[in-house]
Amino acid sequence: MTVQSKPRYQQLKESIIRQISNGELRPRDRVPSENELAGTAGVSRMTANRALRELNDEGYVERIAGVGTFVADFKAASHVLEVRNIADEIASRGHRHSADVLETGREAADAAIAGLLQAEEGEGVFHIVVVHRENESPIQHENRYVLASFAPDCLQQDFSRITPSAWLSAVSPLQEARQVVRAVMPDPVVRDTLQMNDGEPCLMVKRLTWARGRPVSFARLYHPGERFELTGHYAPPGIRKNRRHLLTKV
Amino acid sequence: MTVQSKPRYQQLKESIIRQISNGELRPRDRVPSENELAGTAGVSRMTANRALRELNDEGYVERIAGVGTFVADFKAASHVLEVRNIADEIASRGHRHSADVLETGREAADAAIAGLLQAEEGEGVFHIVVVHRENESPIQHENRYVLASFAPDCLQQDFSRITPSAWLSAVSPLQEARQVVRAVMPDPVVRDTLQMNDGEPCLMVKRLTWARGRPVSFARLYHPGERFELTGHYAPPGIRKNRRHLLTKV
DNA sequence: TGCACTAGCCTGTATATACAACCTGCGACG
DNA sequence: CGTCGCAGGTTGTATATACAGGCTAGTGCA
Repeated sequence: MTVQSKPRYQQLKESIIRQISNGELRPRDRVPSENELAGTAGVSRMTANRALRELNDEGYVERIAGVGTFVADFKAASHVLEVRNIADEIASRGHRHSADVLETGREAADAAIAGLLQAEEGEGVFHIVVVHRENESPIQHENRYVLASFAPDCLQQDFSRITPSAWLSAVSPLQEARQVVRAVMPDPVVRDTLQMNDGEPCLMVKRLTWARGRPVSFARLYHPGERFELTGHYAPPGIRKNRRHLLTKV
Repeated sequence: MTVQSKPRYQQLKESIIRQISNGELRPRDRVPSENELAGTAGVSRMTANRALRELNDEGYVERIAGVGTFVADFKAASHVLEVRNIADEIASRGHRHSADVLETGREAADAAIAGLLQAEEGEGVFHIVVVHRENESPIQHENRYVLASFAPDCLQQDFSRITPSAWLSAVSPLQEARQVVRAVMPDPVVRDTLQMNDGEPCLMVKRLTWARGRPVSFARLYHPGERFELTGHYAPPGIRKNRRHLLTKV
């Protein structure tokens, strides 16, 4: 019996989510069809349909009538995360993104970083500092720590071409994020890097992201107050969101 | 025929949403049961079930097994809006909220406000300025305009007891919100009101809210940078959110 | 070779049916 | 008079079945 009081469609969903988050099913992979699931899981097609339909509503998978069900591409997973990649944001404004890597290296986590990442003090972390520009104008100073064990080949990446955030979500789908937004005065280094005026405040975002069930990266993002704003749009669901078409062709 | 290619469960949902947003169904009202809907709408119970289940997932209604389906109380509608009332936020930190009304009155909308509210220039708007305190410490300077035709009895309210935002959503469920967050330096009036230090930046939120299908209120919210932060938490759905129990007893 | 068509799979929806679990109110029983 | 239990309504889930419509690959015909 195993006293699984959970409904079967829910068990099915969780099983598929598990396969996605541990990498058995990777973005754009095909998910078994309703009939296959019905057969292997021993449920009716309607139950499999409900599981897959809800996974679709929640953004985990993308369904195409007549074709099949595919793991959603989490790279642009604004649906699940509502946290957009700065490069995408700039691109969506029709502008050009560029980035300079100011610093990369491996460090031992100090107490503060270890605490945030739920790691031991002294554990290896990569430290990356990147400045992002929108049409040559610096718009974000990114100061990021990444758990070394999560992404060992981190330092081989060219973060002037792919943003750390986009690369991280390509390594493993990001599951969760916490962020805090504050208005602060920048320290001189950040101020100069962002070419800010004296007395101009910064919008600072501190963001901690989870993957594979644990925090894997922490970032402080500084933006010049006069050239940057965070926008939010809250609409009731139900009127189907325009979902980006993530899958080009399988 | 009316060429309604929309699925019937979707038509049902939209019909109920319409009844909620035009006031036919008010918060805590009972929504017809699945069997009643099946009868009146001429669909099967499963179809009615899907409509009500999705409305529940989307936060429009609250369902209680064995009892019935009820229109959700939008007053605390953080689910739909993700925009929390400052008083609730303070209360959830276990602190005490108080507010002082600095200014109330009726004005003719200038071009800027009229444009934002999609109204004619010169149309009547209420102008409210309130400062909110958390444990006596001023934490938000709210500068709000409300379309007079939306809420004629606006000036009768005591906004030191109920926040304008909470009152507005009690008048009519808020449907949509757009907000922009920026870091700015406060003007002297705001700085003094918020008892801020010289050179301390503000976190400014500009928020435009919709109800009954149109923008009804615009607010500029200033917060002291050193004493305020906006937090966000993005988790994948599917693991059911802890829905506040909105209905005490019917 | 090239094109049209179709078989076959897929999702999307709709229905009837069934049973479980939950809640309320009422009536019977002590 | 109080309390237990049950009847009946409600949601929640599961299944079998059916049909519509989208998409693809491959067959077969010109």
